[in-house]
Amino acid sequence: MRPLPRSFYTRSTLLVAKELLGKRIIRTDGKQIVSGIIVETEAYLHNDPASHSFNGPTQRNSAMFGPGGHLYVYFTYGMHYCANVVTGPKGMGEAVLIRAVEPTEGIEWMMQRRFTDRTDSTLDQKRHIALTNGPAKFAQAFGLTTEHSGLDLLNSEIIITNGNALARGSIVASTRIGITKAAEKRWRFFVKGNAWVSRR
DNA sequence: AAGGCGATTGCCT
DNA sequence: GGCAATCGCCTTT
Repeated sequence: MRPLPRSFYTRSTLLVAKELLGKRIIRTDGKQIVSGIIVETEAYLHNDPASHSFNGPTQRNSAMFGPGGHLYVYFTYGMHYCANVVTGPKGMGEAVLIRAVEPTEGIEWMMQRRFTDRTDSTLDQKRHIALTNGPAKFAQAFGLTTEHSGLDLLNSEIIITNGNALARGSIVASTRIGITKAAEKRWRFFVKGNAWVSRR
């Protein structure tokens, strides 16, 4: 599968946040391949008090100000990473947080990274969902850290391709999770009924 | 140089 | 449902 073109990403961030649902994100790292279908996203805009870019470029958020189609990964709460897709033209400072994916390939690798009790190789329904049903869980399952921030989604070990076509009416919009500023904006989008969505 | 805090998660009650 | 864990970044002295 070919990576989505640059033109996919350099459009309206709210549009890209919705259209990323159903797409496939793939990390190919040496012998490892892990992939999943994106089922939950959040948009962060340039004039958005909840966005890391709101106060302008800094060392931490610099990838957000690059051209669309790159990755922005940040570290938070002293222990978690979260991964974003940069959107819009260079200098814009907008991105889409990937909040959840449905695992499709490399589940064994995801289990190794996510679960400390690695001797327990069982994967019941609960553990299966817990692999990637949250932004930091997804980042951990895929092994994404700040070292991957700035990677080009058109030409790197991480790409996004066409995935599943979504049925009409299957996208739900809601308020974003875990923020205090601009909390009323309904800029979170998810696939209705998907088991990997972090919250209902 | 110091302090507050966060786009979260998992464990405990 | 409540809360601790844990630390880099940014703002303020």
